[in-house]
Amino acid sequence: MRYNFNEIEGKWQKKWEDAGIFHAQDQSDKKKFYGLIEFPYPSGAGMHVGHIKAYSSVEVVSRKRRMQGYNVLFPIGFDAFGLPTENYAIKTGMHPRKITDINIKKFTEQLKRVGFSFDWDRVVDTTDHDYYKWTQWIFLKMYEHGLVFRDRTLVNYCPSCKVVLSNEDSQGGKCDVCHSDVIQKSKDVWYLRITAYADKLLEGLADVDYPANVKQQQVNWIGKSTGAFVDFTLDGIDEKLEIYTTRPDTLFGVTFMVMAPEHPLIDKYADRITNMDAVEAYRAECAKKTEFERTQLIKEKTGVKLEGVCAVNPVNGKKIPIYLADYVMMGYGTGAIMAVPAHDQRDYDFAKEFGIDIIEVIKGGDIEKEAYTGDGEMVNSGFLNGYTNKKDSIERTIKELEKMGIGKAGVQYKMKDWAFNRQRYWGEPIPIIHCPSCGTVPVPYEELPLLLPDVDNFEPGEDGESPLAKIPSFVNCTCPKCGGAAKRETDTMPQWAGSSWYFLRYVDPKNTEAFADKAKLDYWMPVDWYNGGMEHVTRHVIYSRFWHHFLYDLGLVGCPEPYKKRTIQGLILGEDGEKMSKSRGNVVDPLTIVQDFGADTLRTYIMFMGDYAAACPWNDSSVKGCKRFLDRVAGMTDLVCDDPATEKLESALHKTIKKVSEDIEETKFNTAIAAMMGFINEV
RNA sequence: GCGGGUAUGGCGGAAUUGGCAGACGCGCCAGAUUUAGGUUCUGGUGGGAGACCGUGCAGGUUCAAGUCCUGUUACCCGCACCA
Repeated sequence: MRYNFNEIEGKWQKKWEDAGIFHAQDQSDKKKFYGLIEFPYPSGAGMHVGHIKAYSSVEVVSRKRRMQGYNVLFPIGFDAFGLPTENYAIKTGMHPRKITDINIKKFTEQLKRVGFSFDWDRVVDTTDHDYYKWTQWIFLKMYEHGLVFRDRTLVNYCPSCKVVLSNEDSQGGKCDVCHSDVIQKSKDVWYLRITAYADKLLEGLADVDYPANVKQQQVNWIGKSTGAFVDFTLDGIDEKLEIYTTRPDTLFGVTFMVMAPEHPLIDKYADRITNMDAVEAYRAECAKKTEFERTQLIKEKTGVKLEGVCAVNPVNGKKIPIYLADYVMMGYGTGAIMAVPAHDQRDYDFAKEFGIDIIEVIKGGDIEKEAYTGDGEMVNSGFLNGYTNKKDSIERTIKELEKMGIGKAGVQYKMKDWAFNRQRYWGEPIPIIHCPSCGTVPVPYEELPLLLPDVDNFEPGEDGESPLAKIPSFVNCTCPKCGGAAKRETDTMPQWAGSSWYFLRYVDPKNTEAFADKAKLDYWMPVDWYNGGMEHVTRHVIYSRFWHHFLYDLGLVGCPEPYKKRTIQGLILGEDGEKMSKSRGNVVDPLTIVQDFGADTLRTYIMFMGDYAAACPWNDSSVKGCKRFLDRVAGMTDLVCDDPATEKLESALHKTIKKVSEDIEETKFNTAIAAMMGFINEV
């Protein structure tokens, strides 16, 4: 029997809405369940089949929990600030506010048509000033606690989007938004000190249920290493050259030093360096390279020797040359290294290229051929001679360095502080005032929200200034501290700001006194189940964990980790097995499937197509199989209701219930559906 | 280079702790219904005429291996001159 899905789905969706059965109760004796999906960016293109897959897992679990008697919070909202809307505004002249409203309306209709059981009373919109008031408020709290700072450094910059990017936004040397090559540019940047939370972010992973590869990827991204800082001296000058190393035990094998081309000590001693022309030429050459080009030249070592200055190895007094080379980065460690060619392959390659001595200090390899990084007996190493255990020799070295007052144990992270300002219009204004006499002054809390002003032209300035800089009424203000004339910060926050705490606002979305009521937070948090994409593991998930840990330290939330369990959905590929994209023409529109087969068929098929976490190609003709299954179920309602079940059937039924119940908890939706199909076949 | 993962019919994919490989679905074949096509229903469907052979490849452990061990190849994802 074919059922009229339009009629049935429409009827029940209306009943659900009228009865408000998906509204979470803030006061309840029931056990709570907080299910969360990554709220969508409301793009003009509308929903993608990927959205359906991403939401369906927690949708299924939420419906199961409701049937199990839980008080369920399964909210939805819109992460609506960001570049695509702004670029569309530039192209069309339409205001981003208007575009956003239209797109949110479209998404809302589509989400409802697919039948998700969201609590539509708690919708948040990150671009709503009642919402971003609290984004700004948390930012100011971070400022108050020393987690916001301004620095002029080399940063990732997208020449096409004309914005500064964070490290997370420029993975692989490509802009996250437009995929252009990222360049390095010296700019004044507001940073969030996320590295101050690196250890907490690492330790917190022990207490959460994330897939192993997700945890591993975060561990790698944070990239903690332990080692030592050591002061070398410049020969004949009262100046220290500090380095970071993970192998202080190889100190006696140091035969040269390398500084990053941007190292500040070079300018400081420019008058002593006799080949400054060559040095400047090399620095100019490096500055031209993009991140991409630098990684392509991975094997070729280039550099220039500093003439006129040299360093002294503090443990044996030997004079050693200093080189400038771009294989050392200013952004990691101290921007300078001690080079041990015998036991580090990069230093080895450089030494071979430049004809520098190679001194073996650990036996066991063949340094004629390559660097030896394994363990072995220490030789040529003064107080370390005879040591055979790496850990012991490192400990001993650090002890000696401390005794001499020239070094100490230290840690480093690959993760960098979060470059937080964007030279764009459609974002949260950064609530900071620049006062000529007081310096940077935070906007007082009571003046929040600092509203985003209207402008006519959303185009960023050629000089890399935000469109807000063109509005005198916004820029010019008085300093809250001294009352003198001052200027507002005109940059806005990055896309990731609003999404770093949205799950807290769902708990209490209309609160005007706080971002959320503490008692409600204590009831609902942490999120019990958060599903999303792999692409957010080293972006949104890291960022939001950081914000949440910070709020926990302030006593504003009751648990350090926001997400108890995280699951990942795999990509839905096009029918050709390639990633869906407009240019390939292999995109499937979910609303077309809803129209032709019904929302239930769409949802069933997406959950049935394969391993939930794996990438899987779409197949149009397979959709029919799920439609047949639902038709058959619809056709047998009389049978199931009226006939007394045989013993055999009853047994099959209970096996199916057990299988489905268990599979849902393990995101094995495909086998859960297969079990139900099998059961129907037996009836 | 580092880290993570994958490899099973024509296709998507199933197979707790090792225990009848290929559940379920698509596709395909045959039949029924239909004026016909489509829909729907029923049966069949890894390969081979067969004994048998079959989970990327080569070994190994075991009464028993898709599953465990050693080696190897291909592909995918993430990071990457991180000191």
